[in-house]
Order: sequence, then C-alpha cells, then structure tokens
Amino acid sequence: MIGRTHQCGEISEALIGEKVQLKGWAQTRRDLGQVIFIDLRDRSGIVQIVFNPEISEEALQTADRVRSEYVLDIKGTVIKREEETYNDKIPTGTVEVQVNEIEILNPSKALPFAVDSDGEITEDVRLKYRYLDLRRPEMTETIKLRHKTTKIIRDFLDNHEFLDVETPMLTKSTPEGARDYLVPSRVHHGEFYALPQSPQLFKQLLMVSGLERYYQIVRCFRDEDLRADRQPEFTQVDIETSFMDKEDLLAMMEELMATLLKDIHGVEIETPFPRLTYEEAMHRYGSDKPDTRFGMELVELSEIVKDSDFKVFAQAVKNGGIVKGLNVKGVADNMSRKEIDDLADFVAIYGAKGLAWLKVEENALKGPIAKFFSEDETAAIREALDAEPGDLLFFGADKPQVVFDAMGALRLKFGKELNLIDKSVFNFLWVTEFPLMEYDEDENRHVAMHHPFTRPVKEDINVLDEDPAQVRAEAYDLVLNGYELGGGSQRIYERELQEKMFTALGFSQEEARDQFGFLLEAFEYGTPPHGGIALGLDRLVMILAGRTNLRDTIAFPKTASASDLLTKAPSDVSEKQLKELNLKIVSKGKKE
RNA sequence: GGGCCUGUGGUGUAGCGGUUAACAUGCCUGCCUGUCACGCAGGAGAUCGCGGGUUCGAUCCCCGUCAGGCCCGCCA
Repeated sequence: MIGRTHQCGEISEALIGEKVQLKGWAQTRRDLGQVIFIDLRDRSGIVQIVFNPEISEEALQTADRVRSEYVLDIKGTVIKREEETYNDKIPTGTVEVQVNEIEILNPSKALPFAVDSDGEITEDVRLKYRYLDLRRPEMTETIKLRHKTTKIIRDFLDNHEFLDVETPMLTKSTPEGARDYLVPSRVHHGEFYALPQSPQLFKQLLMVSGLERYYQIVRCFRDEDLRADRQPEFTQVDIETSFMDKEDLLAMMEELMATLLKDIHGVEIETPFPRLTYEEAMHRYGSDKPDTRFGMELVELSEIVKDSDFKVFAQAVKNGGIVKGLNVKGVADNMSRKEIDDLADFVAIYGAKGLAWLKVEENALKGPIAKFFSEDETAAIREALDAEPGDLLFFGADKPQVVFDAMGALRLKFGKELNLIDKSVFNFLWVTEFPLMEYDEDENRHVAMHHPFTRPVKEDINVLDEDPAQVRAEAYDLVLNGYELGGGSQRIYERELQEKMFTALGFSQEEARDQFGFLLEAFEYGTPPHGGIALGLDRLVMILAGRTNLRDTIAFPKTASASDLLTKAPSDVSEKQLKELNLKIVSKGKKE
C-alpha cells in the first residue's frame, strides 16, 4: 500500500507489535481527557487508534483538536486489547493502534449528516453531498459490489472469446424506440447527434465485420421519465454473437448468472432457468416480468362466467375481454369492508373500472356479487380458484391488457404486504415468444415491441404482411425477482426480410433507406446470422445488493426529474455557446 | 401530461388556529486514563420551502408555486 504500510481493515492480531502507518478519516472521537480514542476509517474498514500521554503527550494534544472526518496520517504500534475491551462490532476489534505520531492532513467542517448514519437521510441532502453519502459504508460496499460484478462479467466474457469494442456516443437519431438525448452540432448548424439508447446498430455492424463475439459495458441514454428502477443514463452489459443460436446464447447467459451468484453470494442457482412464453406470463402473472418468488397466480374464469347474470363479467367476455380471478388466501376475516373497497382505487390506476370480490365461507361465497352466480357457476369458481373458507377472491373483468395490469399489480401488492416473498432467493426466468409488434393507437401503426431488427419466428414470417400483430419474435427477456434484467433477440440478417419488417412498421421505402440505409446495405455483404442480449447492469447490481432503488447503485445518479443536485445539471449555457451552435432559446424553465 | 406522499434548528423527527415552537443527534465550551453511539455539566443554533388568500391572529386551514420521493402514461 503506497503512502502507508497497511489499510485500517487489515490490522489484525497477526500484526501485534509491528509499527504501522495508517491514513484515513476520523469517524468518531472519544475523548476521556488523558486518553483519546479515534475510530480511523479508510476504504477497507475501521480500526481504533489510541492516544496515551505515556506514549506521546504531543500526539495526544493534536488528537484533542481532531473532529469528525478530519483526514489523519498516523504512525504507531499494533497492540492487543485487554480482553474485556474487545469490540465485537468491528473485525479489528481485538486490537488497536497505539499512536506515536499524528499529522492532521486536512480538517473538516461539521458534516451535514453523519457518515455512520444508515440511510435515514432525505434523498436531496444525500444527492447534494453525494461525495459524503458515498463515504457511508453501505454505499461504499455497493460501489465495491458493482466493481466486483463488472469484473466477473469481463473475466467471464473474456474467457468466452468476447472482444470489448467501443462504439460511438455521438450517433444518429432514429425514429423508433425511446426519446433521444440530442447534442447539437457546431459544425453542422441545425443538425443534431443523438446519444445512444443502446449500441444496437453498431454491434450488429460489428457482426458484419466478422468480430463474431462482441461485448461492451456501456452507458446508454433514454430521455424518458424516471422510476425507482429507471435512470436517464444507465449501463448495459451489451453482447452480440455470430453463429451462436438462441439456445447456446441463453445457456451461456445462464452460466454467467450462475457464476455471478456463486462468486458474489456463494449461492448455487439452478440452470437451465425456467421459461415462460409471453402469453403464459401475462395470463398467469399479469406481467411480462413476473416475480415468481411466490405463487398466487391469476386464474382464468372467462369460460365459467361468460353466461352468468353478472353483466360486468358476461359483457367483458362478449366484448373480447377476459375475466381473471385472484385467490388471496386466508385474509377474508382480516380485511375490513373499507380496506377491500379501497383496492378498487388501487386497480383504477391501471384502468380497471372496478374490483369485484367474494369471501369464501364453508357453504357459500359471500359478497355483493354472490347473488349473480348459479350454483354451478359458484362451484366452478370455487374449484378453479382452489377456494377454501377464509379466502378472499378478487376478480378483474375487462380488456385483456387492463385485466393483466390491474390483477398483476394486485397480486404483487398482496405478495409484498402479506410477506409472501422470500427475500433470500434469486428467481431467474426467461420470457420468450414476445409479439414482434404491437399496435400503437396514437401513431396509428404497428411498432416494434423489442426493436425493428428482431427476427420473427420462422413459421410466422409468412403472416408478416397480413397480420403483423400475430407474429412472434425470436426475442427473450431475462427476468430476476420481478425485474426485467435484460432482453435480447436473434436478429434479421437479410436485406429483404429487414425491408419487409420496415414496411410492416409503416415505413416507406424512402424512409427506411434514409434512416437505416447503411444497415440494409451492410446486409448485402455476407452478414452472418447473429443475435445478442443486453443486461441492465444497474438493476443487476441493485438486486445483488438487496436494494430497491437504482440510485443506490450509481455513484452519481439523477433525481426523478433528471437533475443532478450535486453539479446542478442541467443548467443555462452562455449566449456565446448558443450562438456557436446557432440555437435560440424560445422559452425557459421546466417544461409546460 | 396525470395521481399520491413529503417539506419545521446542521441532520432526523414531534407539534398545534393564539406555544418561550418540543425531542434526539450533531455542533461549541469545560471536566474526565479504557472508551467504542463513552459519560457528565453548560451553551449556541429555526424568519416552520416560497408566494398569495381566509382569519383579530396561520408553522397549522385554502389556492398556487418550487424541491424531493413513489406510481400511471411514457420507456424495454
């Protein structure tokens, strides 16, 4: 260790009697008058240092001036503590360093919050003083975990013959997908670069180049509204391979995940991962990223209730909708009428117009809608939902998407509130057979669900023209504990098929050539079959660290309104800068 | 674009239509030779996010606004 003999966390009984030099921060000082203790902290951990007048009166006097977070350089001797003064809260607790010399390298003002406080500081204060927030051990540990994660990934991919290739940050804006962050060109007035939403096109071109196996741990940018698990700039583990089929790729990713879990948490996870088709995931869990750490699956009831006297259900089915049931076990007697009614407001967020429910009793279903069902229907509902006395049944009836969203969210809500989720598990799964496209009401056309370069499932290609919404994609999402960890696909590598795809997406020939002409052209020069995947590194680290907020895994993250409270970005620029870029500000402030 | 929650000494919270605005911690001063969230004694520190309104009187009620958070839309 340059500049010191050891790190604080390395001090141990093996070093007793040795002279050491340590540098670090004074975490706390305990001044007993003629003896002073300081907890000295560096990146590695904490060790107690002690100042004693019999050792050095001068050092003691300097220590008297030390305050929290002063930066210290000390020389001293490692000694064993008296057994009754062991501190079992820190790994170095059986020893301490008796200080001969101390130099205050830099003092510190009183901090806005204590470094040893655990996360109970409001977000804006933490972000404004992020450099101090990162001194808190739990944050330091997360940053270390992130490093370890990327190191394992790099080593793994290197062992698998992957080449790390950088791709441009200043690139071309394309119409599909998320909103781009734009960068004005000084040289070309009125024209803009876009920051990459992902290196998608470049990695495919690298396959045309014959690199065969590419990876990059790369920043991506999407100018969309934030969430707890979404930042405007985020990091992807971006992977693309030639000649590897889907099965090979998925197996390799499973091996990578297993390696990560083993090396980081010592956990053996089972491979291969379970697979669900998109269709199945939506019907059973109401989500394309199901949390399978608990059951409580949605149950299909459309057939059972389609002729019932309950008009809401019958009508929903008649109009092409569905009816799904959810059995929340054993809560019927614990939930008040008001609590149940409030859930209608909860599902309303997802567009549901109401939430029907029934309490299960020994010989009957009880509740406002019970009277609408015949004896047969009641029995069928009980059976389908595996209903037992004390259970509370909820029903969603609407267009499929509304039912999935509302009932899926309700399932998750109960899963969390009833503590059905085992936090110690890592449940991976693949979701496959996504629709290639979905219809966009606003744009009046089909849009790619994944992206426009995704390969259709072979047997569906022939219906690409007449019924695009029915075409399935050779795409796969990796899901972990209810989070979408990443997604990928096999790609289109033939010009003709790619053009067909653009046509299905409503691009004219000219538009397609204008936007993606370089790719179409590249496809004519011997493009290998290829495919790949991109993993959200921030989310991966978040889950590995047992956290629920992406900000905690990023050294310098942004707020929910995409601001950086530390540097105060975004900010005004000078008139001169605007002039050089030939830009004019029309109106200022937050968007209307 | 929309919904909900939060905003009170440095920090974290309490509070109430009329208070000397409370508590903890931190900070400052003094005492203390085995502490480890040291202890003890004393002290400083708040125009209750900002603007407007209601009221005799607003930190408290209403409207707006700003900031932070969570969610829907958006995003893969």
